[in-house]
Amino acid sequence: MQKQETLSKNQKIILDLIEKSDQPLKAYSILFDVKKKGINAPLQVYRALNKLVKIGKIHKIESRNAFIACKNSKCQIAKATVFSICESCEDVTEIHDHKLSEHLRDFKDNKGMKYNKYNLEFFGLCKKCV
Amino acid sequence: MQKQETLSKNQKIILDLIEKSDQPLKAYSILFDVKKKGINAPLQVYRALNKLVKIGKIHKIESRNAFIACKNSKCQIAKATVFSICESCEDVTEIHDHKLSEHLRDFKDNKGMKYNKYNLEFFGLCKKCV
DNA sequence: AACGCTGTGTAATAATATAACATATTTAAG
DNA sequence: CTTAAATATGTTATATTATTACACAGCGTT
Repeated sequence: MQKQETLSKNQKIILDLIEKSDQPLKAYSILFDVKKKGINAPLQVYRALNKLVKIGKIHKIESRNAFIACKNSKCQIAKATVFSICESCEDVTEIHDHKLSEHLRDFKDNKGMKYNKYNLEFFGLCKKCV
Repeated sequence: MQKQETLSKNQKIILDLIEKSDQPLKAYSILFDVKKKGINAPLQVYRALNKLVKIGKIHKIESRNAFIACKNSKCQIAKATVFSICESCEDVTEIHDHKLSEHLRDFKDNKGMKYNKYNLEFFGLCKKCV
């Protein structure tokens, strides 16, 4: 509840837009939409996106190169994300499953790696598309 | 042990290259390397990559836009992949963890989605980079 | 006032990926 | 054994995604 206030102008504009969409937005579609607000160049969009990802306000759907707002207030830092993706309609939903999170958080491999982050994407068909 | 034989010329060339590398390769670096073998255009590379992904011979590391050979002979279809990625040296390792796989395979969300595929990427620092 | 940090604006360009078209090769069916 | 369907090839052009490089502005600290 403190970082929210310190967002810059461009960051606010872009976060607003993403939060209004319940589906992931692509960087250049964001750029198109915010041109009327005076944001003219890809880099302005990417800079804001990178910051918003870093502070956990949005997540990147890696397999789709798209960005979605984080609805979970606890999710201050983008370190543990799980999504379901419908391969037909491309609907994306963020998943918060306690048991699954526990398992992923506690996962240890045999390489001695220290994990600070993970991203999991499930693919399939949603109810409408089955 | 049957699909191996039916790979086309370009597919074989590109699979060979990827299998010789223990780390993920990017499409345009592959293109550069196979130019001496008569593959001249990005599309020729992407077509082969897509096919190899589809039959499970290679996997795409989504967060890196790179492709790595699948070392697991059982992994005939690219439907369940787990990787660890070092954020410092970019070393990537495919993980096969029975308990984890079980959990992911059995995961059910409350949206009634039918999953046929997932991709999980863990990020952190490998032993060398800690 | 000088510094470090974060952000802005702009132009250029790099890196990743696909569309569209013409043709060839392989496979399976009649 | 030939026709049709499916898969693969080669090429050109272009779309999409993302970063480099440079100049400067605002703000809080020391």
